[in-house]
Amino acid sequence: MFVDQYSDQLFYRHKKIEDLVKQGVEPYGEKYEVTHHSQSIHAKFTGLEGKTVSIAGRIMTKRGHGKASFAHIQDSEGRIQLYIRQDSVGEEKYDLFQNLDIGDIIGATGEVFKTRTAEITVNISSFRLLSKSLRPLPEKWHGLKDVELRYRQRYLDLIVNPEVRNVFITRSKVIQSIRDFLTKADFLEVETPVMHNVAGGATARPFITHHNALDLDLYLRIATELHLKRLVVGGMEKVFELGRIFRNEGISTNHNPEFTSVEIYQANADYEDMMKLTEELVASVAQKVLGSLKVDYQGRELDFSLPWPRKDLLQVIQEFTGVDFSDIPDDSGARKAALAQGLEIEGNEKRGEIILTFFEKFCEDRLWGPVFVKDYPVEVSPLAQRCRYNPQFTYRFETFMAGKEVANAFTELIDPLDQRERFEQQVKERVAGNEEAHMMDEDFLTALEYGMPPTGGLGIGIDRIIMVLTNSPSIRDVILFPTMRPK
RNA sequence: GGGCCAUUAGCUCAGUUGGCAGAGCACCUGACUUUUAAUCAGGGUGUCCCAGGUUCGAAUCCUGGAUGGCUCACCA
Repeated sequence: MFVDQYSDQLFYRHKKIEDLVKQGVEPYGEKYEVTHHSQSIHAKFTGLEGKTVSIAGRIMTKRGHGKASFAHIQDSEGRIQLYIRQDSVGEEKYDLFQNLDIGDIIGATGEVFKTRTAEITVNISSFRLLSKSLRPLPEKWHGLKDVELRYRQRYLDLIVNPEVRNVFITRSKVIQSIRDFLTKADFLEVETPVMHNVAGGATARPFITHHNALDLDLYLRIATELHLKRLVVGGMEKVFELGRIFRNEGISTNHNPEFTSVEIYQANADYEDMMKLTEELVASVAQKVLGSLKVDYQGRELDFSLPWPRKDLLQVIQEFTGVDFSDIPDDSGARKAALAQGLEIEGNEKRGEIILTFFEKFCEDRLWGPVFVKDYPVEVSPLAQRCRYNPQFTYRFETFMAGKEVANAFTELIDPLDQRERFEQQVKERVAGNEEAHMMDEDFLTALEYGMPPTGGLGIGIDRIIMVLTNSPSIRDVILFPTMRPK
């Protein structure tokens, strides 16, 4: 038998299963015909009082009083109290009930009533064990706090920490709400490949996998951008894709190797239209899901009321650092400015790269927002159209909330000749050792060469938006199973 | 990858100057027919994260390692 290697609690529960089987009780039974759930019984008590209901759930608390007992069971809606008396179920069934453990799943039928302490309760006339639990649940009062266990055994977190369930319910509603908004605005939801021959559309290191039959290395996508643009070339004027993307990078409170994005493309639009779309989409989602345009994030208010401010990137940098890059026209001047601010310099950085570094180091995490920061250097925006007022910058914006980048959008670069030059520049950087630089994508260039209409494109980091909307400090709090090193 | 911190019973946590391993919940035995952190009587169930070292003696001190958290770096 098992005995020795089990702790006492595991031992007793395994022994209970043997005893149950001896008594002819199935420890893992058939489905129970459920007529009600816990919260609906609470909500509709007036109509249900004295009526018979059938419910099923996990035993969370148990209080025996000799020949009568109380227990709470938990189902998908919450908890409800059960009351069971020996004289209403019989001695044999009552003994069985007394031997049940916290964590066991049961189905029960009985009349709804209110105890003398006014708790809505089901007075059980019959019940059946549906699933025997072999391991003790975390403690009822403090719940499960160990974050490692919470992430590795999320099911336990969900069972004992009710607020966790609410975060993921909100997550589901946010995603549903985004989908509804876009669908109602006549965007077509599409699915493009997750496995790519060329990993493009973002500056990031990809995961590599292998297809055996083709004997071919493939990349997990780092963005959905380049395939969605091919669809715009193909005449799909308004498309979006909501899905998982993968980046082989560090893990932090704002980064998980796999995360969810929505990318949206609209022909005959530009990045100004994408700004409007972003703010309207997020405000609409907040209003629908939370019922408010104002949310508390980590003790500070975020207000999604329209319109959100638009600020030039250079203007933001000047505000935070006093450095005005419009007065610094060349690479060497930019490097001097970087040195003056204490940044480390290799000596071959371009002006645009230094501008972005200034922004990321000195500004980004101080932008409470929501705010649009617009017009990024061409060197760090290889897929965005150049500004007409200055070809060193592009029609690109990023959206910030609580110091986090939550969206990135451009007036898309549709000129295949310029796009080829940008890719070539990226390939040079790749050769020089920048693993995040773009690869050449001839197939995408071919598509552009057929002609792509002027298009606005937008990508939103769903997980980060959900962090803000659920007041979660870590991205792991909004991803059910965050990436963990195996134990 | 660097720095700081954490790891003790199923869970939440104490553990003093280096001197027999502790509490609450959970669990086991018994009592109790409207309780609700039920109550009452009794019971401690352990690879103190792992491996070395110092010491008469290590949960405690030292070295190395593992996992996690925060943070910096990296990373749009």
